[in-house]
Amino acid sequence: MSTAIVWFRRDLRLADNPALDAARRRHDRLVLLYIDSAAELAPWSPGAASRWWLHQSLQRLAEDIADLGQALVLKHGAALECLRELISGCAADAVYWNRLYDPAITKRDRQIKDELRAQGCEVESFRANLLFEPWEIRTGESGPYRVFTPFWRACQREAEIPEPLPAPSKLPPPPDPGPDSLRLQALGLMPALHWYQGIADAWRPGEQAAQSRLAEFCDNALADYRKGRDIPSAPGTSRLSPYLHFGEISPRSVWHRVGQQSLVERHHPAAEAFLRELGWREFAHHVLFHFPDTPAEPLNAKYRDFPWRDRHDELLAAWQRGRTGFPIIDAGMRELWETGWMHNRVRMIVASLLVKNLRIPWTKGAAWFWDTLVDADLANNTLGWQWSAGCGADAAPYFRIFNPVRQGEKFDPDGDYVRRWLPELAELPTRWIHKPWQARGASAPPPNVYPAPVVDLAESRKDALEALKSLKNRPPDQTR
DNA sequence: TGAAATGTTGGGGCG
DNA sequence: ACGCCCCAACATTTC
Repeated sequence: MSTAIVWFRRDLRLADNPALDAARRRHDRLVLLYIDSAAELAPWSPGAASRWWLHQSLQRLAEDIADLGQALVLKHGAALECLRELISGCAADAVYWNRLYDPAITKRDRQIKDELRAQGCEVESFRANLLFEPWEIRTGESGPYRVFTPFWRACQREAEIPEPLPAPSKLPPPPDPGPDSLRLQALGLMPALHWYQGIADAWRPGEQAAQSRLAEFCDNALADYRKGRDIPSAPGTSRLSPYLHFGEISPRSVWHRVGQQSLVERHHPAAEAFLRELGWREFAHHVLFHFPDTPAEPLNAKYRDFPWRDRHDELLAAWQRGRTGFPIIDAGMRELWETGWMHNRVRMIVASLLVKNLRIPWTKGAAWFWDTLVDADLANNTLGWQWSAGCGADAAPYFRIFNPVRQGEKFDPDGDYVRRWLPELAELPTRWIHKPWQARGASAPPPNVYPAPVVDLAESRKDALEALKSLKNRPPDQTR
C-alpha cells in the first residue's frame, strides 16, 4: 500500500495535470493538497483580486474532486512544514507537483525537494504550466534569449507539443484516516469588504469555465483575432489569462484546441497570431527565470538612473482611480478596478501614459496591476511593464510614446468602450469622446463631472524624450 | 504592438 | 493653356 501527496499550486485542474496523473497511476492512496503559503512568497504574494479568484477556484476544484469521491485538503503555513507533517501523518511515500517558475518559488521548491528526498521521500516535479521549459530554449551561444522573435522561432523548432492528458474519471481513495483540512473560509482569501461584486459578475473561475471560455473564443472570435484583439469594446480576445495563471487550463490544451479548430488550422494567420500570444507568455517565463531580479530592477541597467518624477503621489492616485482626464486611460483603469481585468491594447496605453507622460516609475504601475488584476502573473506583469518602460527584454524603444487621443480614435472610434466605463461621458458627441477638454458649450462635461487632463500631452512627451536623452549620454550601455 | 515633424506628390481651383 | 497656390494624402525621417 503506497500513498502519494499531490501538491496543487497554480495548476487548479484535473485535466492535463501530469502530477495528478502520475500519482494516480503509481499509488493506491492519494492526498490531494493545497497549501496557502502566501507569506513565504513575499513581496509577491497574491494581491487582493488574485486572492478572490483563488478562493473561487479552490472551491470549484474541491467540488470537482468531491465528485470523484475524493477530497481536497487545505493547509496554511510554510510549505515544507506542512508537507513534513502530512508525510508523517499519513505515512506518505511520495510527493508530486507541477513546476512553477517564479524566482522565490523555484528556490523554495528546490529546497523542499532536497529536504524531503534527504528524509527518504520520493519527490517528482512535472512540466505542466509551460509549453517549453525556460532552460530548454537556448541561443546559439547557449544563453537565454532577450528578443522575442528568435526565441519563438527556436521554440517552434522543438519537438511537437504532446496532446493534453484527459481528466481522470476516478481517483484512488485517501488514506484512512484522512488528514485534517482547514475550511476554505479559514484561509481568509475573500476580502472582508464586499468590493468584489463587479469581479464576481464579470468572471466565473474554475476549470469548467476555462474550457467553455476557450471553446467560445474559438467559435466566435478566433477567426477575426488579428483585428478583433485590438478593439477593447469587442469580445475579440480570449480572456484566458486568469485561467492560465491559476492553471485552470493548461497551455497545451489551448495550443491543441486552437490548432484543431475546424475553420482555422494551426498555420492560419489568425491561429498563428493567437498562438504567438501564448509564445509571449512562454517568453515572459523564460526571461524571468533567467533574469530573476527583473520584477524590481530594469533588465537594461542604464535605466536604473532614469530621472523619474520626484513627487508623484497625486498623479499616481489620479491614474489608479481613472481620473486622469484622458477617456481611454480612465475607462481602462475603471475596467480594471471593477472587473479585475483590462484589455491588452488598453494596458499598453495606460502603461505608456504612466511611465512616459507622467514619468512615474514602472514599478508603481506593476504594483497596482499586481494588486488589482485577477490575472496578475509575475512573469507576464514584469515583462509587460519593462516592455512599456523601454527597459526590458525586446522592449518598445523609449521614444515610442502612445498618444491616448490617437489611440482612442484608432481603436475605439465610436467611443463605445469609453462610454461603457465612463457613464459621465455617455452623452458626449463622438467627435469629442477622446478629447472632452476641447468640447465647448452644452456638450462640454463640467470639471466636477469629468476632470481636465492631468498633464499636457505635447509638453510631457517632450519632457520624456528629454529624460531619455539624459540617459543616452551615460557611460557605455551595460546590459546585464 | 507610435507620434510628430518634415518632405513629396498630385489634383483642382483660379487668375 | 498655363503657372501658381493650396492642401490633402501619403512617404520619410526623427525622436
